[in-house]
Amino acid sequence: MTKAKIQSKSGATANTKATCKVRSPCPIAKTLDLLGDKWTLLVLRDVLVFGAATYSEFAKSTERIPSNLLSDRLTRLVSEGFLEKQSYQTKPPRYKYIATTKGRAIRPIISAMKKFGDDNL
Amino acid sequence: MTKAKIQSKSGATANTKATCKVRSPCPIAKTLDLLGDKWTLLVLRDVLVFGAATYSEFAKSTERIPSNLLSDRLTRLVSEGFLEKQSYQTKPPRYKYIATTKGRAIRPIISAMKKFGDDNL
DNA sequence: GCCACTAACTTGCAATAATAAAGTTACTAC
DNA sequence: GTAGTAACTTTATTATTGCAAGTTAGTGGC
Repeated sequence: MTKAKIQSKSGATANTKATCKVRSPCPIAKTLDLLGDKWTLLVLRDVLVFGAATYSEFAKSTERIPSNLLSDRLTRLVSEGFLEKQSYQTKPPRYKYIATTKGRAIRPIISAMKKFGDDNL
Repeated sequence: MTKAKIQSKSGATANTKATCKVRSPCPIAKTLDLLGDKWTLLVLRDVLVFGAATYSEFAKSTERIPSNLLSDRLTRLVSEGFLEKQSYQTKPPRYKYIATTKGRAIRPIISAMKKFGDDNL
């Protein structure tokens, strides 16, 4: 060991917003509390539309999400039940993220956004 | 005039993000560039679902948007063609914001979010 | 005329989140 | 043992948000 810096695995970085705050009982507001930012839905798009599964596949996506935000959004999507993290290989440790039933349920939102964008932007 | 502080009408506050930046040609990403934050779609929801029209009606909404953000989002939605600002009375100056055709086009997105929220949250 | 009140905003500032760039860990292949 | 890749972290800087208070323009009461 050249550096001796074991350090806790759970060290969260700057981007760990309080996902527990509920603004209102409105289903639209509750949905926005989970997905209402610039990156979360793009990660879900990569999974559901483009078939991305690994960290590096998300990172290669055209919008170039910063690596710490990708890490944060993946962690969040897993903890909220949209994605599941699976280890598919241990000997280099490799992971893939797959959509859960709840994750696939946002597909209509993405479709609606795609149609809006195609028609109006 | 008790204070003599005319000051320019165009003084933009802190919240004036660069709405011109285009991350990618993807219609979903372009839609998120416009609507991808916690408040913009709620303002549009207030217009399209709850029939809100005036500044104070938006401000009274259950999620309690800060007034500077409401001001910023209304300005932005008007400048991007989602809403139109109409003066309906001059003698107290009063305004109402109404959805344009483009504004009404985001209705399917809101409906999809409502359904997702009702089914999953 | 003066005071209270409402609508529609602005301004200032601390707190929070986003961005960019560099660093880390755990391997494989040459 | 040097280079390279995947999957992350860390640090430092910049931008956005949230809150409180202030402003402008006008109405109604006394």
